[in-house]
Amino acid sequence: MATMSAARKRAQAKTEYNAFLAVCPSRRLLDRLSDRWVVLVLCALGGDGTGHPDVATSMRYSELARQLAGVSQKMLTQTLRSLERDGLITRTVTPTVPVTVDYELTDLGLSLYQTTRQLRTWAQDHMDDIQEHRDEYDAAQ
Amino acid sequence: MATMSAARKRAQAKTEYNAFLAVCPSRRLLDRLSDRWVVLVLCALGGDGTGHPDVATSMRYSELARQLAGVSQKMLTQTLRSLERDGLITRTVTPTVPVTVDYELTDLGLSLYQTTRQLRTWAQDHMDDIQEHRDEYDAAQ
DNA sequence: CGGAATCCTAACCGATACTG
DNA sequence: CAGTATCGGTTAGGATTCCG
Repeated sequence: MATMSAARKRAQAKTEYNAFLAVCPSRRLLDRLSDRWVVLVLCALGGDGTGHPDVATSMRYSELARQLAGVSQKMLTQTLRSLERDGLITRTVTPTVPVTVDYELTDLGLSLYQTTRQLRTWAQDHMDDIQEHRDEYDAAQ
Repeated sequence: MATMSAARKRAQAKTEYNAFLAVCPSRRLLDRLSDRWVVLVLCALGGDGTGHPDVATSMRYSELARQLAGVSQKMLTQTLRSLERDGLITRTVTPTVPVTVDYELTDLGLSLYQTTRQLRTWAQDHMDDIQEHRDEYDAAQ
């Protein structure tokens, strides 16, 4: 097959990646995405918790640190770097004194946010359900 | 408010849980769900990779171990136990010789699978995209 | 303010051996 | 087959200090 449309190539690539395989790049990507801080950072930048979800907001480093209660500087910076490297967020430095740094979702990041948002919502919506099952399970032991 | 319908209580509970708060139970739940093996086990039991997604299949321990390439016995067992405890999967022991153990998604697990499946699909669909951004980022350093 | 660099320990997790 | 139990290495990740 000499010529192949971009859409066709994409479709084939999809079938070639398989996250179940330990050696597949998509598996390593999935491992990175399956990270508590990645999920929470995307949710924060997606607008969760602001009262205006789905309106991608630009947030400063300190705002993120405040919203993600309990995150250390190290983990926050590390997570932000990896998300920037993967093209999921942009990092904008404004040379004020002191310096101001803003983070914002890219279109790619926004598309992933649609899923991470569901994950957070699911956890909050089914917390009671889960707790009941845990109590029941523990009582049976 | 002396009386409150179950639905009303549930609605209020939802607004009370906030996964951004370190002390919130839903935060710890989200942390547990943001785990590579949790995501992959749910995807496997949901039917991903069988060619018949969305048809929740019952799978034996050894089938799971085979499909989740690279998982150790310890992590697989540990993950399955926690999912069973949370009411996301059922564990069925058939007293053959040797014993046969089957795992299957509950309705609750199936509802979460709808999201973990998206996560896996997203990773596979955007792997090329991500890799391009990484190359670009690394080249700029 | 928004980091980088260092140190250090707690946990995760794999490997191995053993069991019903 | 489907685990459990134990040990040990690796690493995630927190606390602290310093910097542009």
